[in-house]
Amino acid sequence: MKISTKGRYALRMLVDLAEHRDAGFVSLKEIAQRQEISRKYLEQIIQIFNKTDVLRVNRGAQGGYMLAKPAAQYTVGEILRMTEGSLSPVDCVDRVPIDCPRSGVCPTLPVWRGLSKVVNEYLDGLTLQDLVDQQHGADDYMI
Amino acid sequence: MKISTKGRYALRMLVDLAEHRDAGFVSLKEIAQRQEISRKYLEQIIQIFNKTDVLRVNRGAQGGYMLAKPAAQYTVGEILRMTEGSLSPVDCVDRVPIDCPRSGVCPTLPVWRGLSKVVNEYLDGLTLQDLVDQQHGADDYMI
DNA sequence: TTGATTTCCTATTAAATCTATGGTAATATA
DNA sequence: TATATTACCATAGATTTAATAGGAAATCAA
Repeated sequence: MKISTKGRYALRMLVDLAEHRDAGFVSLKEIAQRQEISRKYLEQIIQIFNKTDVLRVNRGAQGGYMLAKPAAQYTVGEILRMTEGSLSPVDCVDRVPIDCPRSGVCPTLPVWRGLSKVVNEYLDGLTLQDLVDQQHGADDYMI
Repeated sequence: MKISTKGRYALRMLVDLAEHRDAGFVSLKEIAQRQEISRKYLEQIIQIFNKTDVLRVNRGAQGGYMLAKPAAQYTVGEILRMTEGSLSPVDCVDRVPIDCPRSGVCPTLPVWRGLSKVVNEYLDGLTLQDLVDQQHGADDYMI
């Protein structure tokens, strides 16, 4: 029941980009230094967002990444779903219709459905901007 | 962000034991057949509960397991915490005081704290008895 | 006491996931 | 154009998880 390093690092990268949106394109070298994460690993992770409208990219010297949209338009939920594949606690709840032959008699299925709902709703209620704001002031606003 | 097979199978075993509490000791052979899970794998998983007050055990012929307490006294949360180790989405929120040198400036920490709270509270609100009841009637009571 | 049953213990294999590394292509600047 | 910088791509090694397997110890019943 852990969020993988892929998801955790991706989120930290995007928050970093949100915090430095004024600075134009930000290189992974800078992010890796600030976040103390291997640049090479970040390179792999950020590819997840490549053919999407999440980031703008520039290659070459002075290149880097920047958020394509304002930070308030990214929810933590959507970012983590992109990196983790899905946020549901078991695979079977993602398939509609459910193809498991036991689904009709499975007493645990409603648990996983309920948990999935609770998790997704919580994370969809938070945006990158929320995280940035909370970092720069505003105590205990999140929990 | 998945519950491991260990946790899923453990929960199904305990629900099975809850459903058959009248029948006295229930062997893993029976549970494995009903649940369509390898008996050998169940053997390993159920050991997690061995030196606890969760189960009563009898070895040998006609032996097996039974719940030590009424099903209403087990929450899904406590069962899954025993099998998964912890239900928090990242390790760092389990350590008090937090030993990560970045915790003071980590914008994602509040997310993980909040998510951990939401997950644990949801799962602690469900008991084995709830799952049994819901299975034998009472539609849509859980979600 | 014998045989069947069942839990208990340990080792091994297979698969998936996580992390690190080396090299290639593109771009800006001097 | 030359050089430094940076994103991009593919692969390899390490770790964790999932599942299988063999056999020892305990217990019941005939």
